[in-house]
Amino acid sequence: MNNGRVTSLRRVDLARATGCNLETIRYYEKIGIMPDPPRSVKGYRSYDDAHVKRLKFVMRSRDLGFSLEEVRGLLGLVDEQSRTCAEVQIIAEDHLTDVQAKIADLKRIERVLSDTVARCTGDSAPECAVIDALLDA
Amino acid sequence: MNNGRVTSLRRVDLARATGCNLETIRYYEKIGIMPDPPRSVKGYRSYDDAHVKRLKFVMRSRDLGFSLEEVRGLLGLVDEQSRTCAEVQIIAEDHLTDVQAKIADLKRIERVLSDTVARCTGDSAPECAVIDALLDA
DNA sequence: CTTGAGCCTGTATCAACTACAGACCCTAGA
DNA sequence: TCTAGGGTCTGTAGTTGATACAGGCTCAAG
Repeated sequence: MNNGRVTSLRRVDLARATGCNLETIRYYEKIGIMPDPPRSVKGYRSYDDAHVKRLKFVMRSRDLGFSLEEVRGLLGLVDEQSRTCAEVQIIAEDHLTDVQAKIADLKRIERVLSDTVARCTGDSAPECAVIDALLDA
Repeated sequence: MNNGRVTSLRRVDLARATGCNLETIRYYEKIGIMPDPPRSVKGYRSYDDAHVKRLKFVMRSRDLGFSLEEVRGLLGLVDEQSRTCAEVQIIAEDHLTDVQAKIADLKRIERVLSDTVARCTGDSAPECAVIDALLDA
């Protein structure tokens, strides 16, 4: 047995194993987020478990809203222990601050929107509280 | 007196009157959000108060997170009373739902991030709770 | 008359993908 | 052996919402 290890995955297999879009894999390779994989004689990309693991890492980071540049930074530690926990912590804290600012922004928007929509009559008249608010704010 | 009405504004004047970026005005014209303004003999764009009002409307809508396509829909009412309050209400409510979904998403992200960062040692070791979380989630 | 600010156009750039065209290849089944 | 269908490769274009720049023209104040 091989403990489920796989030695050669096609691009579509990597996509299925990770849930990543097929084309995105090629894109990540182009911008250096994923390494250039070995190729078959005919030029076909050949992936293994390490690629699966790395791509999942990237996708989880993206899911948490890290930018690709931030992901690049995070991968530094994974790749070569070249970054310390302190450095990673700074990246994550900066990102956390961004996320909190976005939440505050959206909450403000939500308040304004729901207050305004609440004043809508909802009828077929051309007067509308939303439009008025946007015109006169 | 003219009650502060202005008959001819240059592009830079419209930008200053609204806070909009100079180039964005041309962009909005290109995509049909702003009308093609009258031109001087030499081809210079000439704006008036109606343009200021419309651009402010657009900017407030964008500030509330409406997409340009949604703004286009909202402008329908302003332009010709062609839309009813009920239609506008639907656009606004759909958008509100989007905003609420984004808030929920970001709150989830915030929770994960802050929990993870809290487990950081912050020292110069290459072990890191953030990286571990991203690798093993 | 010069200087500086503004105008015009078209095009390029950004993030982060996604999609397509056109050509090639590989494998399973009839 | 042939064929169908699914997969591969490359390069390039499109998406959203702007923003920036190049190269040339114009205008008004001093």
